[in-house]
Amino acid sequence: MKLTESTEMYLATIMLLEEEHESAKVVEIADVLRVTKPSVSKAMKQLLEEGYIDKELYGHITLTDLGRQVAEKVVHKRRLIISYLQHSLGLSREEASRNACRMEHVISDEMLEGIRTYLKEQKL
Amino acid sequence: MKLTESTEMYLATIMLLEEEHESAKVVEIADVLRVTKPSVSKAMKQLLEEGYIDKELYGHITLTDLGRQVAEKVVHKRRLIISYLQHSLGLSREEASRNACRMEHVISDEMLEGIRTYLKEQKL
DNA sequence: TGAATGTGTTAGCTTAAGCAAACTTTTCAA
DNA sequence: TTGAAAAGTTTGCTTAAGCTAACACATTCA
Repeated sequence: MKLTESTEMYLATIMLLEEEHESAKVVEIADVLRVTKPSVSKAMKQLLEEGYIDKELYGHITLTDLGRQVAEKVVHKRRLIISYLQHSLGLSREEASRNACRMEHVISDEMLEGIRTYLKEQKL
Repeated sequence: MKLTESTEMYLATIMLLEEEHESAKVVEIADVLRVTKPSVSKAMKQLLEEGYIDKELYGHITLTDLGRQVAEKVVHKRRLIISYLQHSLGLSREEASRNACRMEHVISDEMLEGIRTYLKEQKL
């Protein structure tokens, strides 16, 4: 319900890990986000309570429909931003990625719309 | 020393208020940043201790050289981002501003460099 | 199979940032 | 000049997010 920045990061990360092997593990998430396992564990507890993920004690993590819905949105936004930064500024994919991961939590819907049309115009 | 996001916001705001009338007041800052007076008061105490501002109890607020240095950088960054968003995405000044105020704390030096050259190329 | 390694969890602490309530100081206008 | 309104402060609480230390469970390979 809250959709804080860190919530979005966790959900997006889980989704990307799911794309690799159908579920995510605490260590993997910790590794990607560069936080400790306890931090992830705690966060997962919340996401579980709030209905964003499925998981049993010591079990693997998958997104619920709700969680997937949110993650989808974040990851999509991220990808648009990455393209935008690559093409308008000529940043490398990595640099664009790094910045997109932080910008995605912060830009307005209107700006996102702007990016969408920008990319459309450059036929991308 | 820390240069957190909120520190940057306070310093930039103080600088902009100084540009209007040589010093800033707690209420003004609270008003611009949409936080309460106690929040500002507390923050000012820290900024004072850390040497970013000059101020005596119940007195007006001005930036020290150190504080100005930081604020300068933030505001400059903000202005570059505003231009970039206006020209690359066609956002209104207000919308560009809103987004820039959040992006400024989050983009890399490399991206800022990208923006600089982008603006140079469009001769702005 | 069972000891070592790896993975997950819990408990409790820390920090940053905000808020409301209550108070003090300052300012201004009658 | 004085007293009400405005401005600033202090105190103490809340929340989010991380961390470490210590422990529990799981996996795996010798």
